[in-house]
Amino acid sequence: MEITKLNKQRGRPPAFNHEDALEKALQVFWQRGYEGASMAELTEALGINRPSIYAAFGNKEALFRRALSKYTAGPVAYIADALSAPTANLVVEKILTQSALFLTDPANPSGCMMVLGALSGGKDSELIKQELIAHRKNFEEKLKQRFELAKTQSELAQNVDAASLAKYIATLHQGLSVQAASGAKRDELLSVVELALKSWATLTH
Amino acid sequence: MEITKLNKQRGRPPAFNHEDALEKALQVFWQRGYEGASMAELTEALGINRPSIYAAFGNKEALFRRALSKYTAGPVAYIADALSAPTANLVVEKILTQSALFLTDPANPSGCMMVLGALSGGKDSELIKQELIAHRKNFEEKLKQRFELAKTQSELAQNVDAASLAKYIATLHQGLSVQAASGAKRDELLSVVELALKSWATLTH
DNA sequence: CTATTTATTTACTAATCGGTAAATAAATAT
DNA sequence: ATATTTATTTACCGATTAGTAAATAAATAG
Repeated sequence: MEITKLNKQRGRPPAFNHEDALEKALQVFWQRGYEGASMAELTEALGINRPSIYAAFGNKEALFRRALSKYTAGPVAYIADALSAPTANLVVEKILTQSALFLTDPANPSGCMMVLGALSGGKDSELIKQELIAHRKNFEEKLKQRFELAKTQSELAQNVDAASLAKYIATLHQGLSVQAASGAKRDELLSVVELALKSWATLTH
Repeated sequence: MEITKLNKQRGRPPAFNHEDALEKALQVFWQRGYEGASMAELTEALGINRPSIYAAFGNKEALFRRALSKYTAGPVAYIADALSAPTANLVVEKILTQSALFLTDPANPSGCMMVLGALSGGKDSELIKQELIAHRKNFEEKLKQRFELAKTQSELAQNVDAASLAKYIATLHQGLSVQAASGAKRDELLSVVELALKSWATLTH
């Protein structure tokens, strides 16, 4: 009885599901970027009135951060998965191949929101821009740590620089995002990845 | 006498040099992107009143295109120069190495305006976005043609795909732009380029 | 001098930007 | 039934957006 009491909410029940709304906001931010997505377009996409968005999420910046969290936990979860592959070679292969597929998935806007979200912009988008930079840096750092581990396991030679290697893979990944956002086809990205993987062995020892 | 007559201009002489103004506009667009650069900021940077900008260049979109032309003819001329190097190997080496230097030149905003200008944005920036895509495509096309030439000269093996190879280099170049815009240092980009060049030979035969 | 031409400055516009105050509706608590 | 709580809707806010109309200034032409 007490449990059902606690479950009952006092006021008027919300008319929309927050997670569904975030999913729609994510799509808009993903396609338009932080600055390019107007509250008018977001309001229309979410199908709810503007004050309800502000009541639920705060402001545009907070809404973007929430959408970004959903992006990290959902569409981009394949990155964390790939990073846990058993060998560094497999990590690289999975990241690049799955990225080529993900970045050209017809169900999503083309390209990675971490790159397209706010590469440049006015002063108002500076904080978001820095946040996205930090996320990309974090990805690169995890790659670096994985490569350092591979060195201790003698999968990578001692003379390879894990930091440079990580930045090289991150650079390729970000380039693939630009390519996808420019309309590159899935097959084209896959052949770029094929070349990168073909030459990868040269860099590991 | 008739020549001096023709040289004299009828009305009030312009109070500013158009090329100087374009150079300042270029810096603003380069740093902020098309959408992120407001006419207010442009006006302040150019040091002239807004109606004079409109009288001289048309509108914001035309001003961006003029600034982009200046960018192509000036800062980015090293690309056309690199493309005319005697061998494909040298072309790639020059493009990647000089890009690492150019993209981190402290005299300029970090990154390439062709990438940062309008990767995403609202509906108003769609035309500019497409224009930048076309420019990047054009760069890639010239690379492809250069690689096809190298195949006829047996510098590249017959079984290499010039189109994929060109897209691979373009992808690296665009990734370097994202890295530079994210604060990557010159040495870091140079070590990424070093890895790309080290593995390049694997892809040429 | 006066007329003409061109460029400037001042002052302004309509539309859109992100954000909110106030009223209302729908639930539970007593 | 009445009070309280929460979420909604309606109507609005000041600031900023790109862009301009109208007046003025500075040159040449006659």
